[in-house]
Amino acid sequence: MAEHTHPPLFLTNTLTRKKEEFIPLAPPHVGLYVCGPTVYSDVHLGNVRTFLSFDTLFRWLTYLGYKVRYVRNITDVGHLVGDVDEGEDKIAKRARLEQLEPMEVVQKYTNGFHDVMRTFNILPPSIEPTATAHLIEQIAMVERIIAKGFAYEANGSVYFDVPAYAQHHAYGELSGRRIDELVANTRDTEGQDEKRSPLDFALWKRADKNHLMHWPSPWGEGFPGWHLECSVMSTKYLGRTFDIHGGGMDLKFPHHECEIAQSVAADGEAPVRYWVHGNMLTVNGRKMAKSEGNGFTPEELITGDHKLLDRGYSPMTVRFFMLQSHYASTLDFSNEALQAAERGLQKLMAAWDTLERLKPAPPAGEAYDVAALEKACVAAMNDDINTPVMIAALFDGVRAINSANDGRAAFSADDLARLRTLFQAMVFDVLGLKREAEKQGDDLSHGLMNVVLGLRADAKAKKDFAASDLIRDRLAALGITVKDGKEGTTWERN
RNA sequence: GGUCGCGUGGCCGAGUGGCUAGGCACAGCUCUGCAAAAGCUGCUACUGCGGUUCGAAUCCGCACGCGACCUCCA
Repeated sequence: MAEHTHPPLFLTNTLTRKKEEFIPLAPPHVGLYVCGPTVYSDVHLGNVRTFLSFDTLFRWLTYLGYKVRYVRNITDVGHLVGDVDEGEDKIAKRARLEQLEPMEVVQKYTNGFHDVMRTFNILPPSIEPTATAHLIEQIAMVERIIAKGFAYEANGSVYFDVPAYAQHHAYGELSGRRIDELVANTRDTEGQDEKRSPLDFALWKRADKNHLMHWPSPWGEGFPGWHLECSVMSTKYLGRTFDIHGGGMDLKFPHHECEIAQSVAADGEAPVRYWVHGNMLTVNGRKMAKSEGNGFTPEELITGDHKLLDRGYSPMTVRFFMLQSHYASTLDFSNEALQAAERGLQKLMAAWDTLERLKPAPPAGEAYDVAALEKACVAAMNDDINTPVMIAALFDGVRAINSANDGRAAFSADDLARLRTLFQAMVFDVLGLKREAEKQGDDLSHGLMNVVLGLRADAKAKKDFAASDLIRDRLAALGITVKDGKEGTTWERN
């Protein structure tokens, strides 16, 4: 845990497509930026996966002892709709539909987003800046880019001059694109006439009369281009060059490519040292996306009220399900997989309960190697945040715990303490899992259960199994499972 | 069409030159008055065809299948 003593962390850097040792610019500080949501509608499960992936990275960096400044923005400006430049602002469109003020829409879905993050135990970032609060900085950045000769104004809009930039810098290095190929593949869309090249992208857009969200600028009333805010807010809070920038795969091009170009054009420095991209959640092999209509909201997932869902799944089941795959792989959603995750999580949590009540005993035979388990967990996480492998290691510990509970093995007091610390750290702090229901109950229910189970124990002692089974069945009907163990009877709420 | 990636047992999903991941499901056994839980055992896979190698799921080539991005998208 202490810095300098942990083995190195490796992350897959999209820039090089290799696993690289992560070396922060200014340890023990680490700057992490993640592209946040656009708040014009409910987040769907795919969004949750990305934010969960970077939540795990954030938690792991913190575990390693780094002081992380985690910045995740809220896009509340609203960008163009469809593939036509003269489209309607997304947020404005939504506002008209719902008869709401644009900022009311923003507030509503921002609140909803925060609720969802809390539901899945995704930690809040250190700073959550909004695009609308950084218009001055965005305008200033556009001016710097113009001054450097990499942007031009046309009819109240400002465009980034990609060909001019590409003469001096590597445009497309992140996503592996080549300028000539990009040109060949450009679609003919309307509203391109203001651009000198079809590759050019908007830094600032003139607002037409229907556009609700607009601000004054040196080029007239308008709004910022959709790549700009991330460049501005990441470098404002983390520095012109910072450690890690994360986001979903689908943002690699053009969004992240444009971010690099803007920062280099404006300030002459590559903004990001490690680009990390999370992969998509799929349904029947296809990307879950708003535009596909194959996504569902977290609420639907929990209630099970959706045609894709057999039934509801708890937030922690979903979290565990997602953590059982690597962040850089696609993960296919299915009811079967969710149900498997549910059982697995149950087993893991039950083992934690057992671990808490386990008493030390002189180990008969070979002692379980807690140090090796700890090493395996750390190694897995340091290997590009390999949560599935870490979880596999944890289940090795689960078996040891259950064996000890059955009296087949034992832990020394030291090992027991160490194992508890390890499970606490990995299960709760790093994986971010948590108790979903009060399994143990309060003092009153504890007392009541002691009375009831005491009566049942008496019945059993008299071999009055009809009575003891009746008690067990009645409790089961209340959702309480009774388990007769070697050390007496335990119970838990389902 | 271009760029990138993927194809692993009944399901999900790691691994990525030799050392059977793990979870779920299934079967048998142990424990138990019975159950539940747990433990043990079994099920041993890598799309196809070539090639490199002492040895390939892992590297190379080809084929087939699938996906992502190229347009707002996490």
